[in-house]
Amino acid sequence: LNISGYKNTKQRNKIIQILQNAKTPVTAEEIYLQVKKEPTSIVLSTIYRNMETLLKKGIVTKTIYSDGKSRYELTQERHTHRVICLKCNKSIILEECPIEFIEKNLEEQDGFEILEHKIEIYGHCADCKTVKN
Amino acid sequence: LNISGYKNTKQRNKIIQILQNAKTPVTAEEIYLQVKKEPTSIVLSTIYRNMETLLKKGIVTKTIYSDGKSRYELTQERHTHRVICLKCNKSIILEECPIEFIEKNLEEQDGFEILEHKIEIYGHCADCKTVKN
DNA sequence: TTTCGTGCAAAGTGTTTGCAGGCGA
DNA sequence: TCGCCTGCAAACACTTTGCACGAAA
Repeated sequence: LNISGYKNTKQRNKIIQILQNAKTPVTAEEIYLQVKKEPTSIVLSTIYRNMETLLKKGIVTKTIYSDGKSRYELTQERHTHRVICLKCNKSIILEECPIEFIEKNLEEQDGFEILEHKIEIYGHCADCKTVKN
Repeated sequence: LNISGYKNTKQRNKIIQILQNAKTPVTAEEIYLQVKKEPTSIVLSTIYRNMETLLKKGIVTKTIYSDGKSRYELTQERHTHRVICLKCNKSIILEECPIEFIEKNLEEQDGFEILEHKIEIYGHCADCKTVKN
């Protein structure tokens, strides 16, 4: 999992382990709180720096949610899209990717070179739908 | 344009005017810089507060871009999707909206209530494609 | 040993808030 | 007049950076 010139530290491995267990993208702070209890605590700046490193290596993917916080997840084999609950931020993975239809036109007609795309659908998940406020 | 219990100030009108002339969503700071030169200067906090007010009224729409900054635009009649250049942040409006296909499944199978969705496609526009770095 | 990684503290950046005075209705 | 709106300054929240020490290769 961890090759290519970078070092293999406790902190880095712990972070990757947390990302592996996460069912949904997590914030730096969520990672921080999760290790805080354990003897192996990690400082926030270390988490951010590792995220940057892992981003460069393509191991993690970063998305800024509508609350303004960056969330990180392990990069998926096939790129995915998520449906995100506005209340609890839980997410569902979308199987379909409708972008392919659009890409061709965009590249041919507008000369736009597509590098990445994000689909974010917001709403209330089944759990939160019933909760008031 | 401006009814419903709120007051009609120079600052607010100026902001709306700037949004009307903008071809692309703008940041609070961009608005600030644009009025700074003129005799009618507006402070950043006023811009943010007005954005919040206009958001509540549904007059403007806010999107957080991948640089972490919020950008504002007048709410479009029909909801739109944009293709955003990673270098200059210029954007192209997408005519198609492929989400309808997905929505039905999501609501029926997962019980997810969809409230909004964003499609953001990032890449390099025709201008920036040729520029190095 | 050399280099990269970490902790700690401080600084940055974008955004929000408290307060007193001012303008619009 | 009354209440919302503004400017100014300070506070916030998330993220980044500088520096010296510590750990991995």
